[in-house]
Amino acid sequence: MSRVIVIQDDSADAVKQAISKYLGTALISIYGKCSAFYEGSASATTELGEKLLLLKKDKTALLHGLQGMKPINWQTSSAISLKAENGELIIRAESRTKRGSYIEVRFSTIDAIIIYQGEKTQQSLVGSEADLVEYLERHPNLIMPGFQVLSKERNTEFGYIDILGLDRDGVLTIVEVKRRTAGTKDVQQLRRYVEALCEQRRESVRGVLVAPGIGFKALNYLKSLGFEFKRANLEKIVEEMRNQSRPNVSLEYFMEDS
Amino acid sequence: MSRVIVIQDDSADAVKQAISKYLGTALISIYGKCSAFYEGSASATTELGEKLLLLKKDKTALLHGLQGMKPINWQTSSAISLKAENGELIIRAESRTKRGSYIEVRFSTIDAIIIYQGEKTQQSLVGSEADLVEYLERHPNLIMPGFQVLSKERNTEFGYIDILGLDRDGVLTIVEVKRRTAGTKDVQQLRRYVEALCEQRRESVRGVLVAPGIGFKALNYLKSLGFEFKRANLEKIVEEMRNQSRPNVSLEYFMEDS
DNA sequence: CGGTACATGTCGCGG
DNA sequence: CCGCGACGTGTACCG
Repeated sequence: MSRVIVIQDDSADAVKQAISKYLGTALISIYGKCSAFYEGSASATTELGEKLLLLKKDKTALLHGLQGMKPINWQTSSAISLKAENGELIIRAESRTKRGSYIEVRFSTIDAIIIYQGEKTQQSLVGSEADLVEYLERHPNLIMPGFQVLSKERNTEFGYIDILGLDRDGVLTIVEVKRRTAGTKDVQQLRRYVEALCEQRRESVRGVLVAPGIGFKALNYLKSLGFEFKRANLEKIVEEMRNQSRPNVSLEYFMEDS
Repeated sequence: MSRVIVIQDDSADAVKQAISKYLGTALISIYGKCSAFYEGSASATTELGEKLLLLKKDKTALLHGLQGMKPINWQTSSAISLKAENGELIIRAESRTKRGSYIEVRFSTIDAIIIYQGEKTQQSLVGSEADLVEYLERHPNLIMPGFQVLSKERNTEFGYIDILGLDRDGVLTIVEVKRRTAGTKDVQQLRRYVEALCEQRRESVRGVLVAPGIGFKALNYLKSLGFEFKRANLEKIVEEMRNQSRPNVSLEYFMEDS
């Protein structure tokens, strides 16, 4: 049995029946000229033109244009209803969670329908911020020599602190980890945690930002607050993590001073 | 002439030729069983399974699974290369901007190819933050009675201030507008502007956050800084904007105190 | 090309 | 279900 069904040159009503039959059990792709309307958090209209409407197995609706990464319109986890009217096929995808949010796609011409059956596949990703935090917790010396991790709990009462620990002199230290070049907002995040903890513990708290890079303004801001920046060679760490091997090179290989 | 070409039951090599022919001029959809690999900011692998690879006219590559809103893998504005090897079709989309970033999709089975030709269509959207700022500038009393807008320029030397003005007592006031429930990062953004302006002008500056809602932590943080929150009924404002009508109801209809 | 902020963000986690 | 923060965020705008 083939996993794919192709429908061409059929009436809007016949197409409606076919879609209805497979809705929720297969990926349905509708190629045709359509206009669309969205109403929800904002409000948008799209002119008549060639587009591709994907109705996924979980009833996510994606209206893609012929260019660009983002869909023109979309609706996640929706209730989908179909209507054939004056030879036009109207598809309405209504949000199950947000009331009043929906997209309506009106096909004046349908060029092809593809029904595609298959299973969900797994995906594994390495190199997220969580991965980095975990890696740094296993290798605290990478943050600074003599660093001791106190808490890997992230959800403290002040906020989601990445790593809390003590420096070699026993000074409380908050480490904020970023996998991207850090900006001012990241410095401010660190600042909020440091200020809150400082106030609670009534002792001085060190703030360290670990990232593959830092913007100019952000670095100035960081320095004005008395915090420190520690450059992390992210690529090498990700590579290490993917290779599943313990670091057998110098610890300093991964970290550089700003 | 039809806008759509359907290819089924063809060899990997023949398929490669067809894709090659239309690459960059049409939306190419490839339905089949494939595995994928991504390398770039992070690193990811995807198991063999039924997927849909979209190659758009601008050479954006999107690998969609049968569920979910986001693609499994993607590459925007890519250089796409094709290879037929042992009956498998291998498609590699390499980033033009970020060196070393690419996805590689390896099709073991191809169930269907759709070549779809068409033009880009226009889209209009109402209800963005910029729309809200503009609306509030036209109706400054909605922010607070007697409020006077000084500057609608966003890119000041301190940062991208939404609205700068004077309250009824002539006190300098920075208004930060959000179209979504405000969080701590939004309070921080406001804080940064207020502190910078405060320092420059050597006078007290009021900070006001206008949003349809605010998180608990964010509200505490805001209050601790001495800023104010003003709830805005976004839906009604968007509705007003879409109707293009002047508000003929009480101004307070749209705004509520926190 | 980098800095900055928005987005119908989406997604996942934890209370 | 909401709050909160990361994301391979993408995208636009501005210097």
